Amino acid sequence: MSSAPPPAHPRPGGGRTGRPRDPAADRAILHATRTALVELGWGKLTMSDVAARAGVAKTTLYRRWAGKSELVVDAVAALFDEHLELPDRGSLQADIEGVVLRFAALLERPEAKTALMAVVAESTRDDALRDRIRSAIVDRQKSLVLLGRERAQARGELPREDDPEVAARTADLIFDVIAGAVVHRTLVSAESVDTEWARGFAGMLVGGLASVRSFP
Amino acid sequence: MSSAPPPAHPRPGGGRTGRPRDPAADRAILHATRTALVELGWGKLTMSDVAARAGVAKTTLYRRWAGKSELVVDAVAALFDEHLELPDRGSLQADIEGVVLRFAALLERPEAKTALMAVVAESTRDDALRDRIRSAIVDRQKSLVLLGRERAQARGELPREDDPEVAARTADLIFDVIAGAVVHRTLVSAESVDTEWARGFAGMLVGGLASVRSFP
DNA sequence: CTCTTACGCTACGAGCCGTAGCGTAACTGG
DNA sequence: CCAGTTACGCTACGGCTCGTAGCGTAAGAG
Repeated sequence: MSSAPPPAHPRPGGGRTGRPRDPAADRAILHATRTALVELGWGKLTMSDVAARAGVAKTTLYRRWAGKSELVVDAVAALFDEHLELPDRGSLQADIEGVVLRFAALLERPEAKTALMAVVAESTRDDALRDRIRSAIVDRQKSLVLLGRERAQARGELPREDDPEVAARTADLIFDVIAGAVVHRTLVSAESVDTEWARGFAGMLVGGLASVRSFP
Repeated sequence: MSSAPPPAHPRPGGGRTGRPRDPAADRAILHATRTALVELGWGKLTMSDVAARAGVAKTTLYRRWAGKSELVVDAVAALFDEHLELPDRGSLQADIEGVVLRFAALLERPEAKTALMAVVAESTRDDALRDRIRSAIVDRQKSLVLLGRERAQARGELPREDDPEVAARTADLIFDVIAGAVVHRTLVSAESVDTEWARGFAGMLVGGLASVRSFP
């Protein structure tokens, strides 16, 4: 929950003795990581380079993060913390359009573009990394879906669900559809998500939700 | 179009003189690449290792492919050629369910799982690689969407489009929604695409298409 | 038989990885 | 003020991969 990046190797003893870690170093390292991602991309980013950019010894990097993947996850997670929210635009359709455009704007950033898919790819063989991505990035996105549904229910645009399990499954489905479509459009099809696309997508999704409601 | 992997450095002169390349080596290399992907994953796969597995000198690898990314794209593209098709199940909804399940089965394979996202990530900074992915993988998937629409139009489930530009935009949208949702569900949410999910997704998509049709 | 290209092999400089060892700095509790 | 504990910077290291060069040989075309 704290937006401060959690150290990979948390403080051993519960006691808080000894020299404390320099918080400025964390900030410098994460900033240097994003800069390096922009300039070099995931593939050519190296721990040595990040350390040099941050004005920090390489050993300090390894004391806080287990490796490149963990470091990059924390670096891009900070972007999501800053730029991802759900503005209330008055209708479900407009809310979806809004969040789609914001998410797309995030993915257009070269840091996020090159890093997100790479760490996800890495996470297919690393459960700890998958958990880190989930808690640092994915869960925060998913909460926007839940918030959007709640607003739509308050407006009467969507029915209140009775079965919590069905509700959860539906929310997961919507989340995968929204996030998946935006990511695929941006990174695989490599075309921009403009207002026109967002409107068409949101219209289709709202229509689909309405039809599912009428055919249970 | 030819399912044979195109060499990265095509034959220089139009003339076909000199010793011809060994086609068996291509097959051995691509097979070794898939095996290495299964055992090591993208991150730990090395050109040296692939060469050793294929019983081929490392230099031969570099004579045919510019690097790891290009090699892996060709290796997984072969999987798509073999296992991706659109069975005619009699209705638009059933067709979508079918292609979703097939695509998901492909993504469950460890070779594809670890490789696809990685090469897409790499392609964000490499236009040539992006084109290679597009022609070897993405365009073939997209053609299934066009085929599915044609069948649905023949059945009368979807209207024939007048404006070809609108038709193309809609097809692109559908493609990003389908492929994106399946990829996101499988790789990011890391949950399996079973028949139940496929039914729910296809139902929502068909409903959305219907609603778009009625509100132009 | 010559020309051309592919192949295997060896060797190489370069770069990064991740860790160990050391001396020093900062903060805590007695 | 002083020991105990932890963080930091620095240096150095073995191990690995990269991508290329150079050589001798193999397999086709004319």
